[in-house]
Amino acid sequence: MPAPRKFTHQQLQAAALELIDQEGLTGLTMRALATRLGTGPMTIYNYVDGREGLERLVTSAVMAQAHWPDDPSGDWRTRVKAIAEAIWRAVRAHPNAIPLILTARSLDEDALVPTEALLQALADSGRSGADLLAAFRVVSGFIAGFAQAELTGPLVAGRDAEAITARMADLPARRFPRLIETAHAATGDPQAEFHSGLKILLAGLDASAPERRG
Amino acid sequence: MPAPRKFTHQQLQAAALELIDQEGLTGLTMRALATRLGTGPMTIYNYVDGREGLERLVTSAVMAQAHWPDDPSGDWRTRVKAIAEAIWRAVRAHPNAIPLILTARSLDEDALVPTEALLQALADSGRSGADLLAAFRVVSGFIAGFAQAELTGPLVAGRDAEAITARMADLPARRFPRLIETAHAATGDPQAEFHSGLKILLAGLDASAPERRG
DNA sequence: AGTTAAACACGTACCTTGTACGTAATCAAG
DNA sequence: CTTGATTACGTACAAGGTACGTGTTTAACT
Repeated sequence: MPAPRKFTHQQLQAAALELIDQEGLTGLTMRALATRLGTGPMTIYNYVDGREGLERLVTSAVMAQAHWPDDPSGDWRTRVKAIAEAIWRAVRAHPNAIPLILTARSLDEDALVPTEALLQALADSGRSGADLLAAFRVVSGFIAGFAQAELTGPLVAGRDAEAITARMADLPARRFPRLIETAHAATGDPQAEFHSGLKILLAGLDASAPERRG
Repeated sequence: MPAPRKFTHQQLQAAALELIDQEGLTGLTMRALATRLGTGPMTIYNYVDGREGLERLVTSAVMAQAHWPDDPSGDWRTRVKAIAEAIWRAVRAHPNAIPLILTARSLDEDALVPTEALLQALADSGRSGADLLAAFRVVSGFIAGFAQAELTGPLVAGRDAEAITARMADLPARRFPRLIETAHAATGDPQAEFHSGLKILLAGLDASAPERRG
């Protein structure tokens, strides 16, 4: 009894991501997306539960692009690192979508695969229950927060870096010496910064792992 | 030659935060804010550079509420912990504003005070340059990401917790065992979770501190 | 083959929001 | 009192989300 669907979810996801990549988050509009798909605005509502649903769809699309060499028998540290890097890579491939990923909760199975893998790897460090949850929040919060801070924090590396660093130089040097000093260090590549951060994090996970204590 | 200003920035900030706290982020509207202040919509534009400027103002208001016992002579670990907790408390006092805080960059001096303090404390661990930046990003990213994940991540403690946990139980248990298992651990108080996370982080900062190596 | 019911496509129209523009009101200095 | 600059704010427009209604497609049934 159904009529054939004109589009697939993947088509919507691809079109939405293209819009976001090209025109920024404000470019993602029901109307714009519909136009890009060659249909009317209301058609989108047959595939998605309003604007919020669309945002969840985009989040899923990004998270689903996280791929890593899966080796369940390897060391948990190596695996946590691999998964974290994979998520970070996926997120960073669509910087304009980051606010969405931080904000829109997706319970899509695709989006939960990396989450489950991260939990599993952390569990292999001997954690469970509340300890496991804390460790998970540290890693996932770090990834999301790091990716976003790199774009809109006070210490920036990307585009606009000069403008912002210049405005930081206008701050009273007596009150903000470290900020002014560190602003110049933010010119390196984000990949290296992420690795340094992840290293600190893994050191902490290792030092406080139950596996280690017993 | 000027005409007297009808409002102060603090009045705007207070009114905006009340709106956000009471009606959520979508409740923050130029019109709603103006009405609350008893004036016309366009008056706001005399105090703020459009919608973006308003968001920056809110971000500053929240960050400026971070207070902690300042003891420059104390151990850097203790100080990092105190500052991180203070920021987290300030952020958590207005959960609806968190997406804004993550997204809107503020170069306001008020908003940069906690940042400078955190940088200073981390610098006292012997770090500088890129190392210092990495450490800073880890901590600040963790705070922001943690606060947000607690609200919109797949593992949730607050309101809607039952509904979401229930939907997680519908996931295929074979593919998402850890997720389902951990969903029940997310019922504890966020304060404790944050402490656990921060502990892991500090262990990592300590283990990889240059101060420690020489 | 014709009928039917359910699902889908999508045009129209309304409400809300951000904000450009224009005008009136307010004050300090001359 | 006039002047000049600044602020207050009403009006109006453009853009976006989406409720509603209508037409269309398809598979099953008669």
